[in-house]
Amino acid sequence: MAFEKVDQAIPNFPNLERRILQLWEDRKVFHRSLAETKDRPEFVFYEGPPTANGLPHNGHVLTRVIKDLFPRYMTMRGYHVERRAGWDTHGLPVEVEVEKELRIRGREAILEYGVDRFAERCLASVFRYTREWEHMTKRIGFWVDLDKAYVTYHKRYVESVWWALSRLFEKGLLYRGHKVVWWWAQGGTALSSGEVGNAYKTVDDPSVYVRLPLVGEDASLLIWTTTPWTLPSNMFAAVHADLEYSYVYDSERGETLVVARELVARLSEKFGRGLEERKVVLGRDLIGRRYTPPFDVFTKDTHGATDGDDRYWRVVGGDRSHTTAPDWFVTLDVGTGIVHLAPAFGEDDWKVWRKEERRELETTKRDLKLLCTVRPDGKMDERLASLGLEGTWVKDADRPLIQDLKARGILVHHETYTHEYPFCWRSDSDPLIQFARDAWFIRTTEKIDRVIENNGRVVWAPEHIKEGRFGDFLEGNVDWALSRERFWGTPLNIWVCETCGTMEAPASCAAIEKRNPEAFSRFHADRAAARDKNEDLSLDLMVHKPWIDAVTMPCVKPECGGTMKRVPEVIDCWFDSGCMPFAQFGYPHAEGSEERFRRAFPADFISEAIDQTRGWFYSLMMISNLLFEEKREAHPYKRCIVLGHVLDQFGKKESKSSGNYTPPEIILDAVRMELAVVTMDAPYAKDFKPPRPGEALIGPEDLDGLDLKDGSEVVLTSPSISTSVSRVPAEATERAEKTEKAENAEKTGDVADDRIRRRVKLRVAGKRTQTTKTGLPRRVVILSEEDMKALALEPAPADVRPAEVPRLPMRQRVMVEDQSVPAPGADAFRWFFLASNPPWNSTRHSLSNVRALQKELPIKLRNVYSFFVTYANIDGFSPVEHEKAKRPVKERALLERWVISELEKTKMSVVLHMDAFRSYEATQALNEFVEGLSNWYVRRSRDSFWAEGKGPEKLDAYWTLYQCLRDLALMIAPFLPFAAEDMYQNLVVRQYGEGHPDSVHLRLFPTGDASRVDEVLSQDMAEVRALVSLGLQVRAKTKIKVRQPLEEAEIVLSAPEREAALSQYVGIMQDELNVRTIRFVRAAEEYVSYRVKPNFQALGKRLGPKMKATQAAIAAKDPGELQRALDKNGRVTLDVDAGTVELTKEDLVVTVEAKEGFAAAGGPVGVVVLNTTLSDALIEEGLFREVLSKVQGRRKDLKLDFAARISLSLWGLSERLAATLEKRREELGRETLASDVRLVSEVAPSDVFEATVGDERIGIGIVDLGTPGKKSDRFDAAGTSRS
RNA sequence: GGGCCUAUAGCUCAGGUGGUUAGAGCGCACGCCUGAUAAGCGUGAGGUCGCUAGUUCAAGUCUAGCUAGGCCCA
Repeated sequence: MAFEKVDQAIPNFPNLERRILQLWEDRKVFHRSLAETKDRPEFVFYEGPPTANGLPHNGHVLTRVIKDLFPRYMTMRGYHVERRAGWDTHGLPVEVEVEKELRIRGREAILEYGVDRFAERCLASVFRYTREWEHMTKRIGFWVDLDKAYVTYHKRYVESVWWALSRLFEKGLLYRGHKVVWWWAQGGTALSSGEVGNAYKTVDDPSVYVRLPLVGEDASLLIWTTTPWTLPSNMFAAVHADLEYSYVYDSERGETLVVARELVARLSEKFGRGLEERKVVLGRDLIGRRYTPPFDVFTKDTHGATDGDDRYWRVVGGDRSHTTAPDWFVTLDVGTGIVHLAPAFGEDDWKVWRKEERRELETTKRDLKLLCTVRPDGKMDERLASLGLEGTWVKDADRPLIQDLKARGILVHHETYTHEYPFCWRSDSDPLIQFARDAWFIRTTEKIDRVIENNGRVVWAPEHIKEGRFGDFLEGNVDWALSRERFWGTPLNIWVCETCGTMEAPASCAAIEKRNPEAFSRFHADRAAARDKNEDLSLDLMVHKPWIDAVTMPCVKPECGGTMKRVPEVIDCWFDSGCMPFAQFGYPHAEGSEERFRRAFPADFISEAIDQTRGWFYSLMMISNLLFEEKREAHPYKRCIVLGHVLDQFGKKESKSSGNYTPPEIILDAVRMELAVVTMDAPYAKDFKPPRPGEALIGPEDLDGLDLKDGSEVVLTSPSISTSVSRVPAEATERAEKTEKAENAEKTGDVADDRIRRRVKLRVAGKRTQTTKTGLPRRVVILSEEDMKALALEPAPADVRPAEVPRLPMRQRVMVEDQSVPAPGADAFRWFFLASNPPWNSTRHSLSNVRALQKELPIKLRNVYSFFVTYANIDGFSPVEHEKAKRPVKERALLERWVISELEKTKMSVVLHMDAFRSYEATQALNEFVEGLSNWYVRRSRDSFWAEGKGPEKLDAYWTLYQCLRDLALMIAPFLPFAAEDMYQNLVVRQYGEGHPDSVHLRLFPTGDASRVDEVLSQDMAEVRALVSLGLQVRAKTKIKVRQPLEEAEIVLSAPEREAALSQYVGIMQDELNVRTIRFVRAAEEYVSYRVKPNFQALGKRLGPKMKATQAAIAAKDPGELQRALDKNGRVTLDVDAGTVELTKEDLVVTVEAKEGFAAAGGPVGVVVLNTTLSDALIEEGLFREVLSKVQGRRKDLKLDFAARISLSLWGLSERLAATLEKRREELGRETLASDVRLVSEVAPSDVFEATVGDERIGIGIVDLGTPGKKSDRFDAAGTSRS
């Protein structure tokens, strides 16, 4: 059967890939690839769950590409690779989305709205973008079981997590403590470090220097703070025990102040007055001294608690005593060297308090209270009523507090301090404050040694993560703060007895119901009520707030008789995802889960981006080690590939807010981008000329993003429907509409699409370089008024930010699409991530970079494939019909044997690398092979494929190329699953039909046949290619076209002994260089010179310090003489440094170089010299080739059929040319398929095509006589049968 | 401020264990081929290997410091 024709124009990969997706679906290939490997050994893969409440971006594409590559590969290597998808569905981001949706903000608002309804909204919102995620996942070719996905809010999953927590509770690893968090007071929530880190702003804060009078001494400690509102909650002042502190006299104020000695000068300068040093003490001498607090709120009104209590307002040592390293927080960078501690508002401060508190409990058995004058809503509490500040927001309290300090004479200095301060990323006018909250912790530090040991067994890629980022993180481990004071999360399953305080952590709903069968009655009642209203209350909400809060049980202590209630907190959602190895099966509660867990633990392979080191990689490993302490091998994952980030073309992280990202759709589906329509009134537009109708102004980054040039034509599509406006009847517009419509119809099956389109030219407004940028910002476009009207658009605000564009009203945005070329597609995207660099490096992503990489292999391979199909169809080659004509490789010609040898080497190399998870190296091996296949094998074989008849050599060539392509289809399958499938279907399934697996992904990976590898041949051919390059270099230098035959090329080899081997290839070289003969020359000193250099690698170790002198001695000798001596004796002796050094052939490197003035070029292999003398015969031959080329070119211009016969007339021939052609009339006719040839000396009529041959103008007249006979039938069958 | 990573041609990136003309692709220039043709190919110009010291006969490669960028954490 003929092969299906392969597109020769730029292929539309997205369309092709959609066909393949359909094929996979129709044949259930993924499903079968799992079913058919059921009995094979397991290769265990864990999918790290993404959150589906945001849109997938390029970073997700990268992880999905890697996470698909190895499972596909390992499947082809004979393993069974389950791939279960998962979704991370809890946590603050989900709550925030819902808050936005409901237009409410903060804890109170949620309580008011109703936690039950809120939870339902959260559940509903979790899968808001599921469709987009599933689309991207499928589109990129990521095979993962989406139907069986584990979901972290499912009851079954939550109960698994409960089981884990219950185990930790029983082991005594859960405890209650405080945690100082970044607190968003307005929202009533703590923010994670990740959320805080990205929301720093530069602000001016007050900077105050306050004196704290020492008790019983006429001197004051001087402290500094930028948060005066924390001063009423001051508990201690910290000094560095080993630092010197000065008592300095401030004559202006008449006071003695204590500050770090090193800072005296700086402070003196700052205060603008002299500070006279009176005395110096060590920090440790100050420790334990008491001072008067800056405000007396606690001394007065907390009767009996702190009044007169000498444990408060003391000087303490400012080191982090719990760490091993003396990691002092008292520094001399800023401030005074004495640090004001308000333990409620700072982590270091809090640690000091905790240490003191523990000591107090041990020694005096008395509480050391945490002093705090701020309420969780960020407002001052009643203790500041005396200052009129009760209910004042902390930042607003700064000013009055400073006034008060000043009035009381303890404010020493006041200025403004500019620094970075975190704000809430959701509400960027709200500053965050540090705030101590109650929290539950996991005592991870107790087991950390075991975890570190286990980490040692994990294979990390890149290796440095193990000891570096991840290892360091484990070393610095602190207890895991588990609880969150939020609503939508896995509820912490600890129930506390209201009467006796006993705690219990049930591992499942069943365990709870066993104690109280009515435990879930409220949930069931609500559910029944919902059902009555024809609504559904998901069973999963049974294990969520607020229903779970209504669950009580009798105290576990029978004698108590009290009621146990759950603590209010939910848990960190990282704990959820870290439980996935067992929770994905509902282990241990679900039926059969033990067996399934046993089979799928630990994972052989996981991979996520580097930001997961402290996220999923940590939570997985920590939880696994706490639960399965007895496990001796690496767990829960044996190997982890840590991926780099995806950056934009300037090396900046892609982010939605700055708009510097290329949406994945640009690569996958169509080259288009949605822009906001602004007007010339925008401030950034004033330097530019307004667009004329049919013109659009665009910023330089967006132009780049679409990989377009200034002046490119694009199609604008208005998102609004055209019913209200009249159509623009421009012809171009209609054309655009048609193509777009057709495409959409194909994609979606829809027929009608009434959007309005217009074709315009893009004009760039501004410039962007690495350092500067001018012009229009990203994601905006300016149109002429006429075009605006035609598209029914209205202007968007000029200051619209990129991230806001998709949310603009429809009429304010427009889709800009480059319809001249299809998008690169999923294979191209995959190849880009796999072949651009090793996956742990960050990758600069852009449409143009994807296209660049695509040309390297995917397009090149497709061209070879298309070449093969074209010719195989012309000749009717079929692997089935010509099976008998298949000769063993060793009987085929050199070139065939060479390429097969390279093929087998490539298989071995790819397997070697992929088995070691080195995907980048594998892609490079494939690149190299495809390059050789296309640029050497096919190029050198073109003549054989066009040769008449079907001799054995021609069939050899077909078989060779067929084998290469078929095996390539297998090899690229994990990398380019679509292209591989396409080739496989055509080359194998279509040909052989039944009896072969009907998808490439059901095949085993080729491992290579060492017996077919011929290293000698490889080496020889590499040298031949180098010599040919040199010959072409000579032709380029002497400006003699390759088409002009030359008499002779001479080759002088650097290693003359290679002559015998290389002379097998003179045929190939003659052809390639278009010379009649090739001669190897030995004594050629007339046009080459020898160069002799030491072989440093060999000599360096032997000679050591003598190396330099030896090098000089060699250089001093005549290289020709040395060469002759070596040739004769095999060794030379040199005088070096009053001694002698004997050198053998191996110690020296001899090369030849072309001397000046010859038509020659040289490289490491040798020198190629061309004889450039042109005889009449050679010139005639050249002219003939020239004419032939022009005629063939003309055939092509006229789009004649490959096999069409013609009537050929050549006009205006000179006598010489006429004579030359006359001699070869028959050959001319044969080559150009001309049934008759007229050679005419008269000048051609004006309608005849003119061409230049040599320095003559000739006319070429061609009449198409149509395509006769068998040849054309075959071609037609191939050329037009496209289903 | 700390930890880790990165820095090689205009651009994107390769360069086990130190070894002497530092590579590839793209882009650019020039050219070739014209029966793979809205393709294919060749040649060339482009580099103080971020900077500064050091170790060594020899440093892109090893060591230290610095600078810039990224990530994670403060």
